[in-house]
Amino acid sequence: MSKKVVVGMSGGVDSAVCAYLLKKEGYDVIGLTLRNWQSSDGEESRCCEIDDARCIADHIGFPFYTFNCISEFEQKVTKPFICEYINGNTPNPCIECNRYVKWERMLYFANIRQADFIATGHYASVIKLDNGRYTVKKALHAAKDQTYMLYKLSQEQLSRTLMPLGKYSKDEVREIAGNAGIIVANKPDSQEICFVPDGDYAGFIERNALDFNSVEGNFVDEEGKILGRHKGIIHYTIGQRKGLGIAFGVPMFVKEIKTDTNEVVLSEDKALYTDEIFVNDLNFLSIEDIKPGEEIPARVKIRYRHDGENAVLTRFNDDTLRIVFENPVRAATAGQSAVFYDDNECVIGGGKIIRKTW
RNA sequence: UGGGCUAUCGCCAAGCGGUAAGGCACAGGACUUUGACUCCUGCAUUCGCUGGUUCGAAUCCAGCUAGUCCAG
Repeated sequence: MSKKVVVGMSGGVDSAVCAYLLKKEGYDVIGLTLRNWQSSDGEESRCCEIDDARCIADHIGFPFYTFNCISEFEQKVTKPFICEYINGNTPNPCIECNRYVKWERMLYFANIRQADFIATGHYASVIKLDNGRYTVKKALHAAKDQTYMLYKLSQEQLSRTLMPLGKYSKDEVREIAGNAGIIVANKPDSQEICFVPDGDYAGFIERNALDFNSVEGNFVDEEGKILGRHKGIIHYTIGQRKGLGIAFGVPMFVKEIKTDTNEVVLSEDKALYTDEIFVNDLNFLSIEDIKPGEEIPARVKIRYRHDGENAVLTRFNDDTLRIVFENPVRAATAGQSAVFYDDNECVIGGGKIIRKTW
């Protein structure tokens, strides 16, 4: 009897081809779209375009279901997202969503349907290592690699996950979709935060955060001299240049966000570099842990779009790692994740950046 | 109130008689399953105002206005 797999369908081309490939391989495919978010005016998240997903399922020929996760999404993604910004940090909502909503709910559904696996259209590969652990390996075509967003997944989750697209390029995926007559073959890639379709995340926070009002404050330089007024801390992130509205003759960037004084520190680009960061909220994939005294070499990405920088990881305390980079990295940002890779481009683990110095 | 200096895009700033550089800011686009960064494009028919000289002025002259410094 063929293996049963629940495929997460976003309505986009990637998950459609994922389902198509698995079906062709002989899997017993069930399509599932999670309904994650709905605004007050009824608009839904672009992570869950149900009509497109259903059409694809009909076209390829497998049963299709939807699952309401609006409450989970709000608890695990939207609310923390808002809190992080209010605290002066810059979150990665997709990472939280993957572990606590997508994988959590898809496996829940898979168990109900007695499916063996779940599958997604991420550009990455799930690998089982000789040490018995599961990890994700960078996609063959690095340009689309999505392992950064997947480091938080648990061993249990990964052990039951299929990602057939790790070996394909985006062009190949579109070609497969086109040849298979899938209607969304030429649909644009998704982008920006799925629950903020207009890209105005600050506006989203102001509309959705209860008892919160943006408080204006001062832009200051590194010595504390007042340079101008800012619109409220949530509008800024480390390394940001645009939207400051102040002209100095040279480009200025956000260097630091001070929640205690409600100040935003501005500096020139060269002041943005650091060769040391600390991370917590850790999750390990290819290894079980980093013990005190151990020094783990790794390539570390400090944001989704980052080539990565060579570094050494050491245990700093019970829940914190210290990362020292070979070359300084630009604009390490609290709230963003640092993801560690080994020489085989497999994810060692990752954590959230909390600060640059101790 | 005398004397000097300065007035060019939102900010800074080239220009010195030949038909308005550049930087910053801003806007739009590209890139992007996070926020950023980056890249591309756009951005003064006009040079405080009014006259004058000249084939031709932001550039020279006069007056006015505003700011600024020194003297009181």
